[in-house]
Amino acid sequence: MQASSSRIQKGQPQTTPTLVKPLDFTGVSKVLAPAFPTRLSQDERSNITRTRLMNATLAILNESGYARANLADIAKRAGVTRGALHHHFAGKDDLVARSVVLMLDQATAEIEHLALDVSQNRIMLDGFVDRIWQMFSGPLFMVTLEHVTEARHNAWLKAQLTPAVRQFHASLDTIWQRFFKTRGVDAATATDALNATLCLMRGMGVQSVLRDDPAYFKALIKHWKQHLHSLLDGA
Amino acid sequence: MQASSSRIQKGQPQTTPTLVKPLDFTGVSKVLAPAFPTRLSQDERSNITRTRLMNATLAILNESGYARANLADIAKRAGVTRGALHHHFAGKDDLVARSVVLMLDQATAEIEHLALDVSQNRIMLDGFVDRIWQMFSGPLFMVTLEHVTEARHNAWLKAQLTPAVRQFHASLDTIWQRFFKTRGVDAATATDALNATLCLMRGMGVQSVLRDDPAYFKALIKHWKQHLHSLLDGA
DNA sequence: AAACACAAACATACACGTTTGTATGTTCGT
DNA sequence: ACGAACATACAAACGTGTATGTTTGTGTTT
Repeated sequence: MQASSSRIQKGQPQTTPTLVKPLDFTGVSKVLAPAFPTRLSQDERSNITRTRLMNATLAILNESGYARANLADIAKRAGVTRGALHHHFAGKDDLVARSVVLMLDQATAEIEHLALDVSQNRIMLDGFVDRIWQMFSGPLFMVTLEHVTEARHNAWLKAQLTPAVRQFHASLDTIWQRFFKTRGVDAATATDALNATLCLMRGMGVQSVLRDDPAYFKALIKHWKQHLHSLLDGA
Repeated sequence: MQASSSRIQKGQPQTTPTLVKPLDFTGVSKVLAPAFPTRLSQDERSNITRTRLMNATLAILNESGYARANLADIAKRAGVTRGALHHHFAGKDDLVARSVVLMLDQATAEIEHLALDVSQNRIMLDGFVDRIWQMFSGPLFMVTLEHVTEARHNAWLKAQLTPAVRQFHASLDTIWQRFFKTRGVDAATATDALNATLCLMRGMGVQSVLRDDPAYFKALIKHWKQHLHSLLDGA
């Protein structure tokens, strides 16, 4: 159940540790919490340390980007030493890959949780679009942006992340279909609409780096919603 | 007419040298051309060297990304030494900024050249969209992508590039309006459509890094054209 | 027009900071 | 007592900037 060897191999990713608490790398420094009074098992200690390191990695990835993110800062933010970091992760690539995969998996889980609200008509298409834009205008997107640009020149990282991204998209597609299927729109058209929506959001996310203008993006979203509704009605 | 001091200051960008030939950083190595038999003036030598360096910078920026692009490789690709590089450019940031600005300015010039074809009805909206996607799926976009991610953490670079990007967009907007104005669509709606188009293309460009699927993107473009035409007709 | 001085253009060499990986030592759970 | 978890220390590589040296064009003087 636990890694048998202490020597971490880059090519053989460890099993993802069970999460202690949901990711929140947007918050402030989050330095080392006071030592637990209770005794912790080795597995517990490992999981906590790994989670801390990955959260710190995501936070610094968001703040400083891939190139500027160095192991010393990550370890300090996580409240551990570089020795501990290197004990759990083979190196920078391994750490980043596992962290981003974790983030994407959590996002996928959140999307799938949203499916409940959709099936109970607690959230409509507009609200869903808003939620997607919320994701694509926040840290999650910025981290993936950092990763994508790095992946252009890092085949290993690219290979590690591709499945997680695909799964995230698949999860979105599943929910998306519900909005259109009930209106009699065929699945292919719905998928096209989703893909266009995601590309639009991505593009807006990229532009938001250079153009800090929430009203501008709000207007774009509004127009896009109209287009989506025309698709729903005109079919 | 020429920089008076040999000491290059980062904050005081030099005057852009007159171009010797249009940029083409997509080609192969392009190592040093044989020495000219004729004697060259100092200005000519400077302009040639600067252009070579900037082309090499763009090529390597595209191939290796900002972080991996080092001055040694750039100088080697340009066929000069790091000493020459540092004589003309203050440092990496200065070199990158001037190179990308040059690229964007050239793209702007090309767009404005397209305006002629538009005014003579030699190119229609569909063709224009194709041309934009061509730009956003090629090296030009990848270089800007590298720059944008870097700009998130590099205020100076961000400040240097913003005007050029704005000018590029303004140039696109000018042409774009012609397609819609003649159909009686108001300028605001047309601009919104352009912005959405550009965001979509940007998002597709980003996705193309992880998903190599030309047919997929072709289909997206096709659907988008339909939407644009519905805007033209339904107004 | 030839000789000169001067500055720009270009090349070479060094020195510094940064970051990563490894190797070794210590604590803690089992 | 044994190994995992964690900490400390070291070494090597890499890239940038700077300092210094050499060549080449240019404007000036005679």
